[in-house]
Amino acid sequence: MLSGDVPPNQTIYIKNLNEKIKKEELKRSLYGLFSQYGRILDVVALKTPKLRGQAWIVYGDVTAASAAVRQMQNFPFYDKPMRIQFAKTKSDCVSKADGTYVPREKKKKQEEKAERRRKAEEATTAAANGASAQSNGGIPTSQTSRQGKPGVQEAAAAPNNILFIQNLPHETTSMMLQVLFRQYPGFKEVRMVEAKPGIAFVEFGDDMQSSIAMQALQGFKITPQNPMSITYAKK
DNA sequence: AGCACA
Repeated sequence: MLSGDVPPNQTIYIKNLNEKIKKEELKRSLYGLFSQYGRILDVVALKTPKLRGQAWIVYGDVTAASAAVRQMQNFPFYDKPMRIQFAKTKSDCVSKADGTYVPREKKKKQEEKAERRRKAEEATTAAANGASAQSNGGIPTSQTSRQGKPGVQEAAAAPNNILFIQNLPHETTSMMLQVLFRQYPGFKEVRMVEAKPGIAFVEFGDDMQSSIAMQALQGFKITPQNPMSITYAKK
């Protein structure tokens, strides 16, 4: 098997990420860049010593994940080539969706021990304080946004200096798009097709520059009903 | 190099 000997999975595992990038920015950028290959259910990135420089992107299906693994392999992201494989295990958010999720019990022994100790501590503290049970922060932070991609499932494209924009309101003019895209380095021009409202092509100097703009403007809403869908144009 | 979900 090519991608690191791991069988296909709807989640991809990325390593060799630039560790200087802050977690939130990293997740946003990954989301922007990778959502072109399909619906993303979740992006996971941790900055713990063991896990920094890595991320998981959970797709709605393996087809999207496979396209992402192939097309974005070694793509320079924050100046470092991404190494992409399929994830080794199923993501929690997938198990939760298909009902097979079991709260993680069987972890590595140390963690388990640490957790047990922590729980015990919690209990004693609570008892000492006579405090009522406090739920441990069930903060639903999963960025489960989706992106209405119109039309049929297209073959995902490889990086290209030209971007393909879809789902624009029909009133969109090239001037409007120019205002949005020219703030990113390498911007060359916007092209619209009179006969085909709702789409546009935006050209940059190179793949890197187009990717940065894509990542930044992915899902941008000109109207609330029109999150932009940005992909690389087909060669 | 490193495969998690706080």
